[in-house]
Amino acid sequence: MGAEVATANMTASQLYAALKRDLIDGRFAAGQKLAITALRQRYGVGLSPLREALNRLAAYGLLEQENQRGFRVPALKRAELDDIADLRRRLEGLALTQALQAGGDEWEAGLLAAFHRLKRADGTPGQLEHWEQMHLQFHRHLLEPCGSAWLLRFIEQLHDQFDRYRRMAPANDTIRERLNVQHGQLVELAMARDVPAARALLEEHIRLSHEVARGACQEDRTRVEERG
Amino acid sequence: MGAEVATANMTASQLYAALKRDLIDGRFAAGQKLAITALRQRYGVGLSPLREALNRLAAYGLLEQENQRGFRVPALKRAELDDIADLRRRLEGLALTQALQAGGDEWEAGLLAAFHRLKRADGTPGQLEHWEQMHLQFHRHLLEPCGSAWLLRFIEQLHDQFDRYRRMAPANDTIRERLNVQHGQLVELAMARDVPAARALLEEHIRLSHEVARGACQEDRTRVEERG
DNA sequence: CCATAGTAAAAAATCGATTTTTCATATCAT
DNA sequence: ATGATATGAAAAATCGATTTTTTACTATGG
Repeated sequence: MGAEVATANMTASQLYAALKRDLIDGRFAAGQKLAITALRQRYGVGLSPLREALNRLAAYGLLEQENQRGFRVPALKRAELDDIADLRRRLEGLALTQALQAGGDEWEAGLLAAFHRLKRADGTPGQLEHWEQMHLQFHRHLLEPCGSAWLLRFIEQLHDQFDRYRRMAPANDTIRERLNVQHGQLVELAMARDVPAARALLEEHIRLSHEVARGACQEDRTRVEERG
Repeated sequence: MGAEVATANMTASQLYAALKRDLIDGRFAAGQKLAITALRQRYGVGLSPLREALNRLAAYGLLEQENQRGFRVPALKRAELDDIADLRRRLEGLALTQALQAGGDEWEAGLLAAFHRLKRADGTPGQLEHWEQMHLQFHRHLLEPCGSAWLLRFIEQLHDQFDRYRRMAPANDTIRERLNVQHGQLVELAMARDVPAARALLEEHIRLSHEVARGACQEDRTRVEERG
């Protein structure tokens, strides 16, 4: 497992953020049980703040809490990924429609800026984590003005779940290039306020990401290996 | 505040359930800061399990966690209720469509049973909490076979949020009677697999509940008092 | 008189130790 | 030999005490 033994003290929310990042990034094996004592050392924190962070993550859906048996990283299940991707498509479709109607000039400016940062971050090796950040921020900004805080909350939650699969999946440069192109097209259609086209493209974008993310599932990997 | 000082020990999940129930039931004033020491006594538990439950509830959205300033009951805001109700309508609409396509014989049987229990529970004074349970179970059962665990999860979360408003609102017997009638009509349309009609009715049902729940918001109450 | 810095009280967060529960291994009876 | 039960080790959950942070109050200077 990771070698990062943080000696410096962290605040509670920093601990939560670090754990969340490591979970989405797949730094703990799916299905694995978390050893609390080991985590305590890894993050250099006491028991109480650690357990509180784990409880929050369990409520968020990034951990499973078993009766008196500690915390477990959820398994990566093909059926659940399909559910997550399907719902993402529908919810982000809703949000985009509203965002295109509500977004103002300031939003357009921010969208261009976010897209620019995303493009710059792409293709730079060793900067993967930075690209992930820019990518998340781009998609977040796109839907931001939709007007529903709860819808955005659920979309974010699904996005985090989805990323757990996507980051685990083997890279696919062909699809990745297509996805990158779509980001630019999304910006154009958003600026043009072309609701049906933008929505169709966003749904296609998620479908394509879904295709990549499937590579993270046990079932699919086995199937691929059997073929090869 | 409540007089219930539980002497018997509770498990962690019982404590979570009790706190959640009390929050949805409005037993803590909206906007109020929770005094941890008082809660410790009220539920008869130690600090650690209590804080863990509060953290979970904050992640769920039934509490707000401020930096190093403890936990606060979220205020009841008109705009947020509108958001919650609007999203409920859309998400439950989606789920119902799928549920009507997927639900089998066993589901139909269960739906009739749930409706029967709901009817029996109605109008019995002093059994309000029991009616609330049956009501929740009825709506849950209606959407159950929709096939998306995440959609059901979000719907449940929104339902809990919505109920915090509805239970706080003054009773309205006229509307309540109409809502009760709609439950029966929903069962009929569901059994007939009439997707468009069932969906329209469910959305109307939520719209009507929304009207009731609005009575919980400060702004609306003031407006009513000014008129009277 | 108002603003600001200092101080004491209160509350929240964290820690280390203790208790309880689970898990794995070995023993015994059938 | 197999299955059930007991026992010890390990892990999780809980507790009480300590430390840190916030808040309310007071005094002091402008």
